[in-house]
Amino acid sequence: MISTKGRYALRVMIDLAEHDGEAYQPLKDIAARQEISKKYLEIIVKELVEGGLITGVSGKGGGYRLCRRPEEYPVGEILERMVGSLSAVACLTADATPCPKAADCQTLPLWAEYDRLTHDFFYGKSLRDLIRRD
Amino acid sequence: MISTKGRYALRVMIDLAEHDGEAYQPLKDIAARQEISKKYLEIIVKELVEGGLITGVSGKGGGYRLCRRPEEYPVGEILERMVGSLSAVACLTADATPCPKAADCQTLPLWAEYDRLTHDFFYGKSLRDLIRRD
DNA sequence: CCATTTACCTAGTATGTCAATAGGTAAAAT
DNA sequence: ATTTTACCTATTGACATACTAGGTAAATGG
Repeated sequence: MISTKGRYALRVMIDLAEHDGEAYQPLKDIAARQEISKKYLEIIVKELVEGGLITGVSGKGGGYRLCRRPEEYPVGEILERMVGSLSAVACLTADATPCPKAADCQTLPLWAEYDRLTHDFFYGKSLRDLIRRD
Repeated sequence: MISTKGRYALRVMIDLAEHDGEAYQPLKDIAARQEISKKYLEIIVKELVEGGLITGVSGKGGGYRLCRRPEEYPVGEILERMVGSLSAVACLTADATPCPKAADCQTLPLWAEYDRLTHDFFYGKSLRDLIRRD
């Protein structure tokens, strides 16, 4: 399940994409528009900044903005950054200790195939595809 | 993420499918073959019985067995029974309270599309497809 | 009938993650 | 200098997960 953190992060990114090219967006405004607690969003945008997905600037006139064009953000990258891994099972996570039974595991191929499907789906969509067109 | 419970349940089902047509399989044997705690498996098979997926018989010579042919078990049905829902987000779960913002949610279509993909993938595979062919 | 083997039942527990809050400090502009 | 903003550290409550413990009921074989 995609956690609230992942979903909120995506909404923040969409919000920023819709204000692409404009001034820095203060978190207060984003929180108000998205109706999400600003305090909680702080945690989220922090990770987005650390992941090199957005830029933050302090002080008056500051806020956040994208550092690429919307079409250059695969949705998968955003989610992966927030939830750690899009993998359906722990044994296929990047930091997983290799399973000794992997060689004759009867379910592993299933999970692997599903993971590919998931990866292709979320990396096949960009922020641009999610923006509201008025 | 598919929980341990879901993954173990699938392995139990595969195990039973591989002994389809044979005697009832005692949980002790299944646990030994799968190298999973018998105590924990009790919880899992209980739900499988309640879900009408397998049959259990007490006493000597008892154990568990499938109550359909392997090809009649969609993997999705097994997982859904164990993890509650295959949905990626809470708002698309069957028992979710309807979201007032659903109508103009910019991410909902994405999750819905992913859910369809997931559903089709796991319901498109049966237990038969996972059995080891010697 | 009795002992054994099995399923089935109720309860508890440790651990961890999630979602969120609280209360600050640093940076930048007017 | 004051305001506005990002940024930092810590803590909390709730919940789910992954188990374990210790029984009772049912069915069979001897």
